[in-house]
Amino acid sequence: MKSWLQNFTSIPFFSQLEDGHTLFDYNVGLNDIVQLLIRSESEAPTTASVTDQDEVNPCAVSNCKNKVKKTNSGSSSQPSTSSRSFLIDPGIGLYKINELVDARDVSIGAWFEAHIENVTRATKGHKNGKAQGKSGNTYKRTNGNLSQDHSRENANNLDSTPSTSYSDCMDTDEEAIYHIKYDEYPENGIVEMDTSNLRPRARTILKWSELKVGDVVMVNYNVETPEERGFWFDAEITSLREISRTNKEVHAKILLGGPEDTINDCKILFIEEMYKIEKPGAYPLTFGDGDFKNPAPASLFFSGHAPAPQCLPCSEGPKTEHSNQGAASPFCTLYTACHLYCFKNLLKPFFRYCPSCKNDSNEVVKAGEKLKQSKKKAKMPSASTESQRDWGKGMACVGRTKECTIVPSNHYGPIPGVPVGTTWKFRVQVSEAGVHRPHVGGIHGRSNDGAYSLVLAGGFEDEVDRGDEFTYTGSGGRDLSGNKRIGEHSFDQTLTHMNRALALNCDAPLDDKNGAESKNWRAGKPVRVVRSSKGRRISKYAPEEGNRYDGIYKVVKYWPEIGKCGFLVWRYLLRRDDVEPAPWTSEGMERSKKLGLSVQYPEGYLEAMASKEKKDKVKKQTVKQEPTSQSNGNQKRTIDDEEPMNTPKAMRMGDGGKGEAFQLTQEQQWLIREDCMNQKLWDEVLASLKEGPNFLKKLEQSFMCVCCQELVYQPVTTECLHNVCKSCLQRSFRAEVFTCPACRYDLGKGYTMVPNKILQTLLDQFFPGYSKGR
DNA sequence: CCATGCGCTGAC
DNA sequence: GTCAGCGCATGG
Repeated sequence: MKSWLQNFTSIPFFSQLEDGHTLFDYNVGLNDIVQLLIRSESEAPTTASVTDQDEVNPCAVSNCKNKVKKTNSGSSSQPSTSSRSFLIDPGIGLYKINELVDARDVSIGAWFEAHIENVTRATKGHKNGKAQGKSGNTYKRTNGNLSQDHSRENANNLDSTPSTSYSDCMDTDEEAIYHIKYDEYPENGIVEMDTSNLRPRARTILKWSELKVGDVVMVNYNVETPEERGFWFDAEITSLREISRTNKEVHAKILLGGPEDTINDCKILFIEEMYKIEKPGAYPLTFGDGDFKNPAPASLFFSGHAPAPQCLPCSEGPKTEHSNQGAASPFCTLYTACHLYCFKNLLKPFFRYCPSCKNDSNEVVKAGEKLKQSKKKAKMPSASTESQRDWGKGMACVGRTKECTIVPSNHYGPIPGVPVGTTWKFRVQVSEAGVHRPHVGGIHGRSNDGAYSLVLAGGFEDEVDRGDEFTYTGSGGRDLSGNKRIGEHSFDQTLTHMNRALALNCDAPLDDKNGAESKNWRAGKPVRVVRSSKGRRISKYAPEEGNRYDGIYKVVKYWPEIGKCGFLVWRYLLRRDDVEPAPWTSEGMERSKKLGLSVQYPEGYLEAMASKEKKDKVKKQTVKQEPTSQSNGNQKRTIDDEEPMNTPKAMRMGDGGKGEAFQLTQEQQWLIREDCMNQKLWDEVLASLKEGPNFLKKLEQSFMCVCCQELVYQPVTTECLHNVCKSCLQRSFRAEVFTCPACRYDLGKGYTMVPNKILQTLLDQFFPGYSKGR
C-alpha cells in the first residue's frame, strides 16, 4: 500500500542540491493549498490509507510523515469508506498540506502507485493579490522524468544522495562550534593533518565574528550517521565569506586549505555552484523510477570540488558576479553546472524554506542587513518587557565559553588537573572547569544515579559547617514565581530530582520517608564540594572571595526535618574523604601557596573592571569640575591601580607551573617503562613532572587522539608510533582510509588493531573516569 | 519540549 | 543596601 502522497514529497524535480537535500520539499509550506494532478499507473483508481474521513495518511513507506488534507474543492472525488482506505481518482484535486516532511527522512524510491502530473500552488491568499507562483511553471512527470512543461530539458534520475552527510543547525546565535560540513565523499575529505598543532583540551567555542583567514580550525566531517562522531582534523582557513545570516545562524562559505584545496560548506543556504562529478556507480543510489523494489542505480553525483564545467544557462564558467542577470534562463537539468544566480532565479517562485534548517527565507537577513528578532529571542521574557537593561553583558547571564571535556558530566570524583583550593570568581567559571556544572543550582546530579558536586553558599541559616563535616539542605520548596532563581520557602521539599540524587550517594538503601544512614560512609559515592564566599555568613570555612573547590566529601546520612523556614527540608550530613589536604589546614595553605593558587577571573574581566573604574573616576571628576591638582593625583592613582590589574593574578600564577612536583607511584613508573613503544613520548612527558599540575596537561596533550581530539581511549599504538583511539581508527578503515591518521603511514588494509593495554591502564590512573561515557 | 535553580547585576 | 528578574545549563 503505497500512497501517491509519497510522490508528493519525493518529487525529484528540484532534489539533489549540493548536499543531497530536496529543495522542492521546502518550496511549499504548511497549510499551503496545492493542486495535484494525479494519474494512476493503470488509469484506474488508486488505494490510499486514511486516518479520518478526509485525511489521506502517509503511506506504508517507513519514514514518511506527510499528511495532506484534501479540501472540498477539486474534481477528484473521494469515496471514503469505513475500511480506512479509499480510492483516489485520477484527476486534479486541491489539497492542503498539514505536515512537511524532511526530505532526508524520505525513503526515496518508494514513489508511485499513482503519478502526479502537475503540482501547482494555489494563488489564494497571496498578499498583494497577484497571482504568484507557478503560472507557466508547472511540471510534468512522465516515465519517471519530471520536466518543465515548456522545456525540452529533462531532469531525470534525480534523487537524494545516501544520507552520509549532514549539517548541524546550531540553535545558538553566533556562538557555536562550526561543524564544517564535508560532502559525501570521504576520500576527498582527508586534509593533511598537522599533529604538531593539536587543539588544547578545553575546546574554545569559535565565534563566527572572530574567525579569520589564516586561522587553523578544527574541522569535523561525518561519513557515517549523524550520531556517530566523525573525523576531526585541523585545516587552515584560506577564504571566508558570509552569505547571509539569521538570528540563529550564519550562512557562510569557508574554504579550507589542504592538498586538494577542498571546499567545505558551512551552513550554506544557497548553492554557489553545482558541478557534475563523473563517478558512475561509485555510490549506488536508489531512486524511484517507477519501481522501488528494483531501483535503478544513479549515475549523477555532486560534490564541491570537481572541475567546473560551464553554466548551462549562460555557457560561462564559474564566477560569483553574473553578467547576465535578469535574462531568462532555461532550467538547469543538473546534468551540468549552473550559476547560483541562474539557479536561484529558476527557483524563486518556489523557494521558501532553507533545506537544512527549514528557516523561512523571509527570516533570512542578508549580509549587511539589520538583524531581525529571532523566534527564540521573541519567546524570551526580555522580548516582552520594556527594560532597557542588556542582560547579555556582565556575569549575570553570560554563557560558557569553554567546556570541560576531559571527563563526562556524570563523572564522580575530582576533575583531573584541578587541585583542591582552586578558586574561581564566578560560578560560570566553576562550570567551565567541570567542577560544578550548573550555573545556579546547588546540587549537580541525576535522580536515578547520584550527585556529582554541590556548592555550599549558605543558602540556609540552619546549616552547620565544621570544615571536614557539614550539613547541607536539599533544593526545592521555594517560590520561584516572577522568573526568579531563588526565592522564599513556601512548601515542603521532596526527595526527588537533585535531592534524590544526593541521597543516592549515601551507601544505604534509599528511603524517601525517613532518610537513611550509612554504616560505612566511606563506601558512598564521592561528591565534589565547592564553598562559595557567600557562605561566610554562616561558615568560617568559606573563602573570602569566589568559589573554592574543597575536595571530595561523602554522604554519611540524610533525613527530613522541619527547617527554620518552617517547611520540611531534606538535610544531609557530609564528611570529607580526600587525600588532598583541605585548603584551610596549614598543610593545605602551604600547598595552595606552592601551587600558586589564587582567585581566577574570567579572561579580560579585571581589565574591564579597571577601565570601568577609570571611567567612573573620570565621571566623578567632571561632576566635581575640579580638574586641577586633585585630578593629577587621581589620575596617577588610577594608573597605579591599573598596573597590577593588567596582569591578573590568575595569569601570573600562570601555566608556567611552579609548584610541587607530580609524584608517580611505583606501579606507574614500572608501567611507563613497559610501554616501550611510547618511550619517546613518555620521556617528553616525564620531563614536566617537576611542573606539578602541568604534568597532567602535558600528558593529556601528548596522548591526544588526532581524530577525536580527546585523550585516546583504547589506544592503538601504530607502527609509526602514534596513538589513536581504536574506534577512531576503525572508523577510518570503514571509510577505506588505511593510513595512520597522524602521519599517513600506510598501515595496510589488513592491519590488526591491538589496543595498548599498558597505556590504557596508565591513562585510567592519571585521569580516573575519563573513559566513562566513551 | 518543559521545569528547575545556594548567580549576578543594574536600578532604585 | 535591597531586590527584581534575566540567560544559561542541566535533567527529565
